[in-house]
Amino acid sequence: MSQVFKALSDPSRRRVLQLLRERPMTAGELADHFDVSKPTMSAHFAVLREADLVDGAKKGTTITYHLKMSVLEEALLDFAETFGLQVKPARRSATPRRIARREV
Amino acid sequence: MSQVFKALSDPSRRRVLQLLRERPMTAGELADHFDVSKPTMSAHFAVLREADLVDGAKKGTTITYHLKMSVLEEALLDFAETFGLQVKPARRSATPRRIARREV
DNA sequence: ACATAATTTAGATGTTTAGCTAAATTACGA
DNA sequence: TCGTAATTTAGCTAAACATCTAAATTATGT
Repeated sequence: MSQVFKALSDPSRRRVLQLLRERPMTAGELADHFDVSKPTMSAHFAVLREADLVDGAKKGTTITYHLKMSVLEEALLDFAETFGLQVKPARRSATPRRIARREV
Repeated sequence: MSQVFKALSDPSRRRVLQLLRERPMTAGELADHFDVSKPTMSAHFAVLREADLVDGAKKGTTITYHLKMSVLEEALLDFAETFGLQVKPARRSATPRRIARREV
């Protein structure tokens, strides 16, 4: 849990998670959204991986990261619970553009 | 928001918040729950103060800290919102002394 | 005014972090 | 096999962090 919060304590890393919310993206695609060097982004990815908030699928020369939403939810939930707060899925409006054609 | 998550990334600090959930406590009382030195705890309090998660009322020679629950809630809420999650007050089971009167 | 209690500040040390550039790794395609 | 692309590892620096002991601060009670 500490690692999740540590991961979330950096704005770039929160933004990465945000971006991954829309769709999985490669390390390079993600890095393009930021002003820092790729090695720096790579380190951020490592922190997110250690917190188990993302996982990366290597395919050829690229690595596609995807958000482990359930892990994020669970961490928030576990923490919030100890404060008498409830966390749960809410409105669906944050991925509205296209109907997801998900793999079956 | 980064400061809130940073504050939450340390187990001792989370525990402090937890303790303050039950009732306000003085720095000394809080420190007695931990194995580290008082100056160390004082530094933890400072981090929590900077995140605006607690505030300390000086009375005579003691400082009584209390949890700013609404700030914690708000931070969690703002963050969760960007992930399509909802945070809200839940069951009252952690402060069970009185029966909750659920407002409609 | 003094001793005591509660807390923080100062100053030191070792560890972690975020950032950089340069180099290594790995896979692909010609 | 060679060159290129994508990503990470290595090695560095500077700043931040967690921790300690010792000292300073502030208020209280006698």
